[in-house]
Amino acid sequence: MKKVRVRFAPSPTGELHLGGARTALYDYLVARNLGGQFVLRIEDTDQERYVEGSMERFLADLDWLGLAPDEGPVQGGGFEPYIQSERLESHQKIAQELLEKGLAYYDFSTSAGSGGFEDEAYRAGRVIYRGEDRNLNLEVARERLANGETAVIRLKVPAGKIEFNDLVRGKVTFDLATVDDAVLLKSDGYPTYHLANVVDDYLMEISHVLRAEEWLPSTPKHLVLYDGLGWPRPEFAHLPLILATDKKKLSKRVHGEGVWIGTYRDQGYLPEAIVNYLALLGWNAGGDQEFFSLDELVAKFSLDRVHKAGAVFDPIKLDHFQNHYIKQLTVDDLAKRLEYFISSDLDRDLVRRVATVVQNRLVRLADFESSSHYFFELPEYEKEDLVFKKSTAESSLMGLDFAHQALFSLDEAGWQIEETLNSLLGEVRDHKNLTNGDLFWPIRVALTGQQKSPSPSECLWVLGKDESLKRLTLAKDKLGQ
RNA sequence: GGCCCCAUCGUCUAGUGGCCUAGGACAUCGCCCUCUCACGGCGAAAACGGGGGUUCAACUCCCCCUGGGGUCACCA
Repeated sequence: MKKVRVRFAPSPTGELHLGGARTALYDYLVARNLGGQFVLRIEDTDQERYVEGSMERFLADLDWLGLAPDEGPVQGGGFEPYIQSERLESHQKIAQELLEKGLAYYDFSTSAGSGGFEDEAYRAGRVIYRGEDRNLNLEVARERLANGETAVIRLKVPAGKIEFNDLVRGKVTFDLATVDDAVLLKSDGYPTYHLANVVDDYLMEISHVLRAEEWLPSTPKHLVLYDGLGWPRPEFAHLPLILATDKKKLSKRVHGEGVWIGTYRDQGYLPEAIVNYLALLGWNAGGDQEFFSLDELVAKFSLDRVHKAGAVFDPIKLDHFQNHYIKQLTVDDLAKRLEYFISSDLDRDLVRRVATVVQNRLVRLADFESSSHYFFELPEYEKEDLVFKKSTAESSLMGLDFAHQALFSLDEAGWQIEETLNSLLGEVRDHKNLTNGDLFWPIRVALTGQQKSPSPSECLWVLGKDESLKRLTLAKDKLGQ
C-alpha cells in the first residue's frame, strides 16, 4: 500500500487564519489516522506578497495548536528543501520538459500585470485565455528569448474533458475548453502555484491533497499537468469553506482580525477548544458526541464524513467549547496557563485561589485579571450598594457586624476551608435571625464592591482572614456614617 | 456573465429508503437552584427551499427550478 503523506502548504503572506488552521488540522488527522507523515511546505514563490516573519508565526501557531509537522523547514525530513523558493531548479526544469513535450508554450504577447484578462470580457461571459503564441515554434521562441525578449510559460490546455474523484465530493468533471492557459512560470523565473504545487507534491511524494473548496476550479489545470507528465495523481479532497455570518468566505479584509488564530490565542483561548471546534466545522463523528481531544479526533476522523457544504463560524459556540475546556483544567494547570496573561506583580497564591473560584465562569484567560480586579485591589463602591434590594441599612449593618464577630473568632484552619466559612455564615444568619439578603449580600459588596461575584464564602476564602476582616470593617464604617 | 460546488431548526449538525411524531449541541425563551452572577438541572419554541418523477414507502434516489457560495491574476 502506498505511503500516506499529507502536506499543509501555506503561503507566508500573513497570519494563520481559521480556514488554514482547519485545513492543517484535517491534514494532521488524516496523516495520523492513516499512519502517515504530516508535512509542512512553505509556498513563498510570490516575492511581492512575502511577509517577513510570517513563516515563523505559522510554525508557532501550528505548534500551539498541537499540530507540529513531522517534516518541514525546521525539522527537515528527507525531501528538502521544504521552502518552495529554494526548489526553483526543479520547477524550471519541469517547465522546460513541459515545453519540450508540447504541453506548454512561451507566451510573449502578454505584458506583465494585465495578462489580457479584462473584467468586461469575463462579465460578458467571454472565452478562456488562449495565448497568441500557443503554436509558436519552440526554437523560434528560444531565439527571441536570446535576443532579450521576455515571456512567460503557459500551460497548453488540451481539448476534451477531464474528471477526477474527489474524496469529499465524488466525481467532478470539467470541460477543458473552459480552462485557461494558466501561467506556469512567471517572467521573473518563479513558478506560479499551479506549477510549483504540482511539481513539489510529486517530488515530495504527497499522497493526499487537502485544500479548501476555492481550489476546485483550478484543479483541472493540475490534473492536466499530472497526466501530461505521466505522474500519478494524488488523492484530492476539497474541504468545505469556513464562512462568516454573512455566509461568505471568511476573510481578513471584510471580517476583521477574528479570522486569525493568533487573535484567539492572544485573548486566551485554549488550543484544545479551538481544535475541537474547528474539527466540527465540516466534519462530525456521526453521533451526538461533541467534545473530542486531539487523540480522539485522530482515532475517529475520516474524510468520507467531511461535509460538502460550507460552515458558518460561530464565535459564541467557540466560547462554549472554551468554557468547557477551562472547567476541565486542574487549578494548577489553569494557573499555569494564566501566567502569560497576568501582571507579574500579582501574588501567585492569591491568583491561584481566585482561579479556583472563577473557573466556572471564565472564558478568555486574557480577561481574568480585569474581571477579578477587586480581589487584587481594594474595591470601590457606594454606601447604598451594601444594602440588598429587599433589606435595610440597619439590617445590613447588623449582618456585617455579626459576620465580622464570628469570622474574627474563626481560627486560621477554619479559614482554609470554604465550606466552613459558608456554614459559619449560615449559623450567624440563623442565630441572629437575619435573611440571606441581610447577611450575604452586604458581605459580598464589602468584599468585592460588585453586584455580581462569586459567593461571599468563596470571596472570604480567597481573600483570607486579614484582608477580609479589613474590608468588612471598611464597609461597616461606610455604612455607619 | 462562463465554469464549478452546495442545499435539514437562526448556527453547527444526526439522518445512507420504512426505526422520523425529524434527534443532539450552541444561541433564544421559561422554570428550578439562589444573596448576585456564573455553573448545573428541567422544559419550550425552532428545520427537511419548490415542483416533478422512481418506489408499497422518500429528509434519504433521479430530473428541473429556485436559492446560496466559490472561481475566472505573471496571488496563493
